[in-house]
Amino acid sequence: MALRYALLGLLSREELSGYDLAQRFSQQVSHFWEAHHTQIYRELQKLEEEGLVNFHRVEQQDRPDKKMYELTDRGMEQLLGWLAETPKPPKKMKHEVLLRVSMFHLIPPERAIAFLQESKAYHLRVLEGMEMWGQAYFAEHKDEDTIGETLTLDFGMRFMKTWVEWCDFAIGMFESRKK
Amino acid sequence: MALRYALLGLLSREELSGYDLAQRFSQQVSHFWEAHHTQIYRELQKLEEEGLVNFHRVEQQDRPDKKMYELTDRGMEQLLGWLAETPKPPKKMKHEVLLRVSMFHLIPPERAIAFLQESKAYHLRVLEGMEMWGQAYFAEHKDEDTIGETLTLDFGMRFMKTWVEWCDFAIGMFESRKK
DNA sequence: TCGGTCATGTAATGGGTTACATGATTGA
DNA sequence: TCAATCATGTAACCCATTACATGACCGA
Repeated sequence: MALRYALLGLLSREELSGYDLAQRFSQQVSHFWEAHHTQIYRELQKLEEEGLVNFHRVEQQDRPDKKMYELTDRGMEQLLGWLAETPKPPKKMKHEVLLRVSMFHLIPPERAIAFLQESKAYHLRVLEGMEMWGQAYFAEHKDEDTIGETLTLDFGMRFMKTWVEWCDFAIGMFESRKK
Repeated sequence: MALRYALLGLLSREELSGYDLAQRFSQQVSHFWEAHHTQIYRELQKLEEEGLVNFHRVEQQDRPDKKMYELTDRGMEQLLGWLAETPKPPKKMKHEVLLRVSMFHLIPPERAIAFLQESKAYHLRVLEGMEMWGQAYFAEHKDEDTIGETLTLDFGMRFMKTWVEWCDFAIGMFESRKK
């Protein structure tokens, strides 16, 4: 059910095509949600059937035509209704890296260390990407209310830093074991 | 595919029933994975059909009978094979609280602050629960290799602390806006 | 000519949740 | 008497991923 509200939320700011929405999901929304384009197109169809969004076809030359979606009054109502609900306790994480870590007693420490170093490097790269995205985004949206983006990006960056610190801690534990 | 390896991993230490496995998922495994009992029972059936686990029925008085599952050699092989694979980049988070935060421009700041305070309190309670679980668990498993549990619990606790700190930061931002 | 961007989708499969079902024992 | 613990499962549904499909333009 959450994907539909993510879509309605993005549409509450501006008209967007399915393609645009998919772009958003691979950029600012990516810090806390993800969705494939296939899922987005299907959900948009449902939202349209339920009267929560409308679309109009825009013809373009040199490019495929597109469908621009906009929120209806009923869509806005539903979105605000959802926002007013008391949320259920958050889902537990499903983190495959941690799942592997939980089985580190089965592999030699050198392999565990190599694995953790790779994971650390990966998360550092993601952190860097977030910083760059943030600089570009906030420069471009200087005059708008970007509190949501500020806060979610900030959390994403804190998460990455926490991960990197934890990797160092874990590597340290395995290093001291090797001796 | 990951659930099956979580099950094989737990069975690599000891024989367990489906019920036992479900218990594990609501305790130590819960910091990084979750699974309903319905899913566990179904997956165990599949694993048995594929010859990765065996079970034998244990009759009990005063309690329902149970099926104890143990890893086969092929099961261990598959588990080690999976551990040796290079993992794909981790999935993005899906965090409903952050999804709501991303739409905070649609609600009044007082509501946002109340929401964040509740979330903070919730995560503090979870953190406390983790600390207590850790103390009990490590006291009980003093003589075993608990590096996996140590590291995954440590990450879980770091995550909770990061969340709490971020809540304070976010509340601060809204407080300064109210003026 | 190859990969990337723009733009839309269907179909099959896989994974996860919820509802339903049973039934004995134990402690509040 | 009511809820919790122990113990197992089926069925329906919902949500998400992967594979497949099309097709034009643009820059390296």
